[in-house]
Amino acid sequence: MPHSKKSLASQRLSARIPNTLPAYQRIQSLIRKRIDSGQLQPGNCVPSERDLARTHRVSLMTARHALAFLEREGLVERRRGIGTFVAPPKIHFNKLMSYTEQMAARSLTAGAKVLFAKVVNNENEAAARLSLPPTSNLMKLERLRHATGEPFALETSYLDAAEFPGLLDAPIARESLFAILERDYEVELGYADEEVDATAADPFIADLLAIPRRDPLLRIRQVIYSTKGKAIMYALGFYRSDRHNLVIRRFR
Amino acid sequence: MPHSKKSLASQRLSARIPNTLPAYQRIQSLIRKRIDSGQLQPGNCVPSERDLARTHRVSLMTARHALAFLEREGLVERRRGIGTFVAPPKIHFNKLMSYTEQMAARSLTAGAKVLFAKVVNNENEAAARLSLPPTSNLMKLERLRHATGEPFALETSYLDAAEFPGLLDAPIARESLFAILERDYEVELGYADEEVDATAADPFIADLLAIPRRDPLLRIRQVIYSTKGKAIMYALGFYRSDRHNLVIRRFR
DNA sequence: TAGTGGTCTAGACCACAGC
DNA sequence: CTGTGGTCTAGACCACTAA
Repeated sequence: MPHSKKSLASQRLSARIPNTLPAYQRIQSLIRKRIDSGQLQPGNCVPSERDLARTHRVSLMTARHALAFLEREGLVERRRGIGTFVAPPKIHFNKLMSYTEQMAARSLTAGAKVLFAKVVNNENEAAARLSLPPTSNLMKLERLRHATGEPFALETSYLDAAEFPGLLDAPIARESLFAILERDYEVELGYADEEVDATAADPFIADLLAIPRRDPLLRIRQVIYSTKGKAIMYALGFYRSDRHNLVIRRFR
Repeated sequence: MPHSKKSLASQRLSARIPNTLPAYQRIQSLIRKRIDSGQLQPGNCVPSERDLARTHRVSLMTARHALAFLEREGLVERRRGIGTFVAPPKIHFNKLMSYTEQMAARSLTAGAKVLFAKVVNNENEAAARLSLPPTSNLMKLERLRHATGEPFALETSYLDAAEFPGLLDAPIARESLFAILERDYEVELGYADEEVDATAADPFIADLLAIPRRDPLLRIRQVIYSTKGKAIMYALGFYRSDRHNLVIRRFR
């Protein structure tokens, strides 16, 4: 083969200066933008593999790769013999979100009253959940969540004190803990494993949440991991059952 | 190009008689078998793209396709510059399983006592969850789940009576409803959307589950869809909180 | 029949990891 | 350096759908 791929590749590279991104990712982001901007509505058809290959000057396989990834993300649906279409509403199932973010997603603003914020070293269960020695120094942060003046939930969070110096001085009452971790500590949150069960309100929690004793509560224990699989935070939450329900999607 | 791909393809086809499966799927299933049989342990390395291409007489892209799919399923991990490895334990998060299957996964056998099994036409909420008209004929199946002699949960399931004739005559007390649907009615179960909250046991349920009134219960409403997105079944379950906890994984 | 997505080839160059 | 996965080419044939 005379004029090798190399010449073609370097030709394209020299033509596009600020672009080290793979071609299929560029194509994806263009389509994503058209969807986000509303230019492409759910149900509308996305350019076919062959169209994309032609207009972006790439091979079929590359255009195909771009669409395959978008389909995997649930952004588009592909139908053999018909075409590729923008997928419907795009509801976020099984998304890891902070309480603040979840409220925001429902157009509510969540406040938080800090009940406790100190370093402790005698919480061995929390330490174990974080894969730390039993008497490790842990940041313990207890917050009462409320919205529209009503108390909604009690959340207690634990983090390795050695990993997040100064965290207790951050504006934890106002801002999302997730946002602080991601912005100020450059943590890449990856996923969380959660255990959910039901429990009855003990007198202490009942008082805080302004509900009768023994009322049912949703209890969620959550270990949050970084993208690299390191345990970042353990959170134990009690949620008023009349104000919360968990929505999840399971796959076969 | 003289000897077209066609000749190559038909050559391979004639050599392998019982095989209409795409090459990349054959490669996948071979690797899967080696993992399932324990021949490949977690951490072991899987043959490289180039190895697979050579031994299976396919191109690199095809071998690559096979590995990419296995990675997406979480069966293997790929590390650039190093190789492809069998992924660790393989815990099933967010997997849609019947109660029977969940118990089996914990090496327990679940029994079920059928409390009610008839066609009804006045359950408009259930009909709505199944996207059917309010007074549709629905199969209603109420079962008390138990294990080791103890009652564990109360589950009520609804299905479109028109879609599953004869279902009420199946061995619903012994066998998994999922198994019956998949085997006898050739339904391809796809996913389920679930709403989880906590509630207090009313006198009726408390009696059935042999727990004090007002004890907390986990309540799960579940709409199960086929792979094509059609609502197949609506299930409402109450689970003793001292015997159940839900495990889920969320991603950022 | 024309157009779509699904599979596949026989290579190529790149970035990266380990020796 | 070699070997790995990641990206990419310039086509091909197939199965499917709709006009």
